[in-house]
Amino acid sequence: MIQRVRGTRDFQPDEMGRRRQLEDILRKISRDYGYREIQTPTLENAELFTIKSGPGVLEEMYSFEDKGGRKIALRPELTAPIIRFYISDLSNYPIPLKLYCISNCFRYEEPQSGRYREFYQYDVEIIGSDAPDADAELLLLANDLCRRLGLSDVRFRIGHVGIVRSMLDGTPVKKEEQSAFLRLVDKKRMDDASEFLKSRDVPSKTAGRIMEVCNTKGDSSVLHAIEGDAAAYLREVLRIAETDGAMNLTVDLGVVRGLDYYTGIVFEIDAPELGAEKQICGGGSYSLSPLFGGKAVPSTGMAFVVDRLILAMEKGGKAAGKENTDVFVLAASESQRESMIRIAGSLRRRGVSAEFDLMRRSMSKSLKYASSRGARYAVMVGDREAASGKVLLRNMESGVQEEIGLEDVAEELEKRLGSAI
RNA sequence: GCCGGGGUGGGGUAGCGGUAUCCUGUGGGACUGUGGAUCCCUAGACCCGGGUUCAACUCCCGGUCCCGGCCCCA
Repeated sequence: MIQRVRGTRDFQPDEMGRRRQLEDILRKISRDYGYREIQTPTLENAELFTIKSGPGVLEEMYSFEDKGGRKIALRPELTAPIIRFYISDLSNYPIPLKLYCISNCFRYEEPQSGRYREFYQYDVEIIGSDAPDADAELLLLANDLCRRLGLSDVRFRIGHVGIVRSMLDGTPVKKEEQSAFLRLVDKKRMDDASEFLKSRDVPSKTAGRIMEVCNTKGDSSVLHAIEGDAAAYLREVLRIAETDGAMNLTVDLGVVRGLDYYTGIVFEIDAPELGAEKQICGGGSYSLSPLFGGKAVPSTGMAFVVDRLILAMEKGGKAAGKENTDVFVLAASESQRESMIRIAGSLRRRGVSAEFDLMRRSMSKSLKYASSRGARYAVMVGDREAASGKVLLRNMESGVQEEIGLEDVAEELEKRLGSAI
């Protein structure tokens, strides 16, 4: 037997139905906020990702040489491809350009709970705005999304890379060393971070103040004590985001991200019930375009892991129904099969999903199958009824049956199923 | 890459150094024009490789995949 590739999944019909329902919600909310869907290739030049994240990511990507010797990678994320696309073809769109994308991504990592080698991201980007309103809108959308999905326990943690960076600017720590410090803070290695400052001859008073800020956590009031443009900007983002309802939001200035392209706010969303892989979303504002050879353009975006949203929904007890067929049509005799096919056809043309018997099975077996398919009605076409131009209509839930005109059955079912939905 | 726990029909399970139990599901039948009840029949499994042994599904080793965790998480 040939096995699945490690870390990949097959989705059975019921599961696929659930995933599609979630995607429908994602597309709906994106449209509600005025974002437009795009799609980029599964394959990209590996360079796109090594430029963004460093050569180290090659270790964690599916990459290979194609027959022309080009270095190719299966995309490990969606932001870099979107910005590449923006630079090549979308830069003349009116700004703000609001885009989203739901696609599979690939990472060569050890699979564990909520982590697969092929996974799905929902990525939202706002390109062209450097105002706090853009960052705030992402939070509004994310919060709204969690509510629509029925996720009761989600926690937003938000910071701003500029706050600590501007404090470092006044110290002997060189610009290019700042990221190394931020990486330590991001990984919560506070002792190492503190040691780092000491080793760079940062005065202990200043270093103490920096570490204090890195450990700052709480509601938006913790920002009052912090000076500078970055803190003011973050305050403004929070003010805008909270004008339309509450969100479970914590200011955590230890959320910083050590990568150079982050320019402003940075945030993460956790669903604690997911355990080790609890982060369902990460986002922030960044400047990637120049790295890829484009003009500098302010951008902010976020990416949800679709697979973890599904897990979180399931833990929250939100189950989705399976996809059923509305009507099953069967023939009681060989001579009625053509009539059966025509009835199914007229139902389908009216938008009523209908199946007919493909096995030439007995009525008993066909009804059993109809039942397993969750059909609400069965239409039975038999010689006795056909003689007077009728068919038997059976309500599969109640078992109630009635004769109904052959010509009227499709319209009647459309009416009944339409009003019941 | 590392650590721990696992792998028996499609799904869920029992079991033992002498090739396997039950439930459910599948297909057919009782049902000759009526489903989800019942009964009967049929098909269907010990992850792969090596070792120990007269004999391995069982014990040992390696691999692989799954589950969970570490590292990482763009």
